[in-house]
Formats: sequence, C-alpha cells, structure tokens
Amino acid sequence: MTDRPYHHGRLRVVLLAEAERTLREQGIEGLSLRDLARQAGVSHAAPRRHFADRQALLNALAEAGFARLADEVCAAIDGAGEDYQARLRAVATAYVHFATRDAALLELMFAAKNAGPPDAVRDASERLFTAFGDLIVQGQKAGTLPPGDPGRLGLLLVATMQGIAALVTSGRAPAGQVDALITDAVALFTRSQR
Amino acid sequence: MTDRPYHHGRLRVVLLAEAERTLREQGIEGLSLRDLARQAGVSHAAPRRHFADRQALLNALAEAGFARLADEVCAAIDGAGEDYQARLRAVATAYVHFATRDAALLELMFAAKNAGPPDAVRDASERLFTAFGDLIVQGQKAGTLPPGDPGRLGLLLVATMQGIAALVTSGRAPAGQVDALITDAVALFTRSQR
DNA sequence: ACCTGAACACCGTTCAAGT
DNA sequence: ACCTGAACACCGTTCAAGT
Repeated sequence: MTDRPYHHGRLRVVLLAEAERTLREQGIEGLSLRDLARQAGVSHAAPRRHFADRQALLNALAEAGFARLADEVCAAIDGAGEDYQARLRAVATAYVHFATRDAALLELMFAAKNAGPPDAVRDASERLFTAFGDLIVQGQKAGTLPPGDPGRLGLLLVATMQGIAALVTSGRAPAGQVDALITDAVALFTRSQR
Repeated sequence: MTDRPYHHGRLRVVLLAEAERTLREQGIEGLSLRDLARQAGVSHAAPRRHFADRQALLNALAEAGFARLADEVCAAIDGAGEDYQARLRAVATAYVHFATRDAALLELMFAAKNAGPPDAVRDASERLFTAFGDLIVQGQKAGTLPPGDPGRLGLLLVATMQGIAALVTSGRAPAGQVDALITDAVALFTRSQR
C-alpha cells in the first residue's frame, strides 16, 4: 500500500462492504461503527460524514440487500424455464437461500424501525415485491394459482418463504428439510383448481 | 414503601417483568441490564446473581414467551368449537396477534444464537410445537388437511403464520389485511382434497 | 446467599479543529 | 468537502468487599 492519503476516497463503499461481511460473520449485534472505522483505517468519527448514525448505515445495508435479493430472485425466474411450478420453486429456493446465507441482513431488511422503513429502503424493496406480483398474476392467468387479490396472494407467498427461512435460521426446522418444505409450499399454492 | 431491605427478595421476577415491558415499548435494542437494575432500585451488578449475562436474561424472556404463547394458542383451540377451519383460523389469529403485539419478544424467541437455542428455551417451545402437531394430525384424519408428513406440514403452518406476522410487523403488509391473509392461508391449507 | 462500588474495556454521538 | 482528537454519556462484565 502507498501512504494512506488524508482523504480516503472510497470510505463509504469500503465501510458498506466491511459491514456486510461483519454482518454475515458476527450478526447485527457485532456490528460497530468504531470497529468498522478501525478496519478501514480511519478515525472513529470519520464514518459520520457518510452515515449520520448507526441506523443510517443499517438502512443503507438494507437497501443494498433488497437490490441484491431482487437481482437473485429475478435471475432465478429467468433461468427456470417455462414450467410454472418450476419457476415458483426456483424463486422460493433463491429467496430462502438468501435468507439462510444472510440471515442477519434479511432480519435488518425487514426490521421495522419506528413507523415503517425509510423511503430509500422501501423503494429498493419495491422491485422485489413487484417481481413477485408479476409472477402471481402470471400463475393466476395460467390457472395454476387460485384466483383472488394477487397482492394478497403475493404477500402470502413471501410470508411463507420468510417463515421457512426464519424456522431454518432459528434451528427449528432442520436445514436438510428446506427443499422438502419449499416443495410442499409450492404444492400447496398450485394445487389443481376447478 | 418501607425501607428497601438489603436483600430485594424478588429481584429476578421483577427484572423479568420490567424487561418484558421495556421489550414491548422500546424493542430489544432498548433493553439494558443497567437500566433494569436502576428501575428495580438495585446496583448495576445485582442482576448478575440471577442472570449470568445479558444473553441469559434474553433466554429467560424467550422461555417465558414460549410458555405464554403456548397458553394462548391452546386456549384459542379450546375455545374454537368443532369446525376445523374455525379451529385453524383461531390458532392462526392467536399466533399472529401475539406476534404483532410482542414483536420484539417473538424475534427474541426465534433468534438463533450460536448453534441453536439453549435447552430450556427449546423445551419451552416444545409444548407449542406439539400443540401444532396434534392439530395437524387431527385435520389430516378428518380429511380437511392434505396428507403427508405431519411434522413438515406443521412447520409449514408455523412458517406461514410467522411470515404473516413478520410482514405486518415490518409494515410491508397493512395491519388491516391480517385477517384476510389468515383466511387466505387457512383456505390454502384446507382446500378440498380428493 | 445476595448485593454494592469501583474498575475496565468497550460503545454511539458530538464538535471544535485540522488538511 | 472530508477527516481527526478529545470529550461525554452510556454500555456489559468482573471482582473484591460488604450484609
């Protein structure tokens, strides 16, 4: 390394990357602004220029988390072929895998601070939820999903995946059963209509 | 008040009660051992006799939480009459209401610390899960629920409720829609077999 | 057996001052 | 525009000592 200049230059992005790693390894409790500053080689007050307080850092992490989750879910849909059940299973698998690999991040993404999440986080989550909405509408048109308010059915689908992830993360459901649970859940949603 | 004696006498139970209240009002972040000690009128080191560290207090809260949730769920089953859908809806309603009223407590109950929860917490949660298991078996015998491993179906049911609660708590699902979501979920599970 | 008081090593947050 | 260093008010945890 050359001599570290007075101006770090990319402090914000470094802090975020380091925070994401710490979050994965130590959980949300182990995340400290002072520690992040130390790891980045700046004074403990430096992060303040980029994140007004600890919560602002957490919000930025949540925002990035939603963006990445939406990417992964959309990629799963795109790569799943035409069969609707397979598409649904691919989405659920992507979601639950994200949730178990980055459990602390997901917790943070869905943490309700005060009166709902700030706008930036909300906007980032929007893309994910509309992807789900589209998938639901598509399934209803094909007659594979039951009729009814697609928004509500989408929420129910997200809730199911969120719940499966919560049970696995907390050790109440064996990790080896997650695929079976997803299959069961998909079967529940797509049971033949008439 | 009479002069506070040197020995508090019921410090443990007072700390737990105060902690549960703080948890509801301030969330898990706002829970401090030193603050609890202050509110109980003892020195900051006094709680240490009853809870080895902060995590031990959280575990005790989780344990009590599971006991209360099991009580409320069992009471809901008992008071719901004979109709199976009504029983299922009553259970789901009781669960989700608990989850939204004591969101921070539920989060704590399902927090995965290290390699799964300690035995005491696990035991306390057992009663809840067996109550669910029994309800599932009953529904399968009556032909109201789909066949298959009742343990897995029970997990899926818990996951669904847990997920609905998470979405409502985080403000992603409107609170006014919780009853509709529960009804949808119950309908999904009990869709007529053949 | 239970509680106190001082001590230690951490936090987040603030703010004048430096570059 | 960005960072530093000192300061403040908090934490959890430990431990000798008190009752």
